[in-house]
Amino acid sequence: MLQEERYTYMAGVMKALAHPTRLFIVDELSKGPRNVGELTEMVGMDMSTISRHLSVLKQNGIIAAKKQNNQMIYHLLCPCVLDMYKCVIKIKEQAE
Amino acid sequence: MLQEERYTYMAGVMKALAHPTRLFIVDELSKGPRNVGELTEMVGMDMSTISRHLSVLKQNGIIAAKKQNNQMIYHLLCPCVLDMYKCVIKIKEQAE
DNA sequence: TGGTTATTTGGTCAAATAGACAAATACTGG
DNA sequence: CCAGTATTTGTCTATTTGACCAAATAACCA
Repeated sequence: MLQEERYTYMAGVMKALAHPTRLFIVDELSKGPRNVGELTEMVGMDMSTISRHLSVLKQNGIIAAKKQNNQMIYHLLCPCVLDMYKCVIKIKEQAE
Repeated sequence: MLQEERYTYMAGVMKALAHPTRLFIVDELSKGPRNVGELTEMVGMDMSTISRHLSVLKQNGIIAAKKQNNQMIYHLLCPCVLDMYKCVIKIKEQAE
């Protein structure tokens, strides 16, 4: 199993995306920047939970944040993530 | 958070891919069909562990298997999975 | 400075995951 | 049918994850 390190890194990025709430956040950020409060309200969970999800996405290079006054504004870094969705849809179609 | 079911399904597929060993298996199957023993040898883990990983990939519509004599031959269903890798590489570049 | 709002972090708990080994199952060939 | 090979499944253990609440931190405004 060569290039093991590479697979581990890639798995980390995939894992960061592999959660319904985080997928929603990515989808939402693809429409434009949002702050933590906005996302929290949309998801309907504790703000600390959303903050942790955002942290996971940020650590894996999927999103980034800017501080604006006392708010954190998150934005999507790499819109190509959305292309992954298309592949997943294909897989779903094939699975049926 | 509309379409919650859709996000959960997609997260399941992503999660199936979000493991170094399973990424390796997908990569290997993209080169051609393999049986469990071959994959086990390449990965260097217990065969039961590999079998479980294959099961996860199969359940999520990523791979499929055919029985040939007393062997199970696994093959990749949707090569578009490999395109995801490209996006992950982009993310990696951006994260640095 | 003190109060208010926005966000993150620490602690805890239950559930999910990944690994190993042993046992069960399925198929082949004598 | 029996032995051998290939694969899957049951069980156990250790680790990770995701959720909540409460407390800490940061930035604004009066």
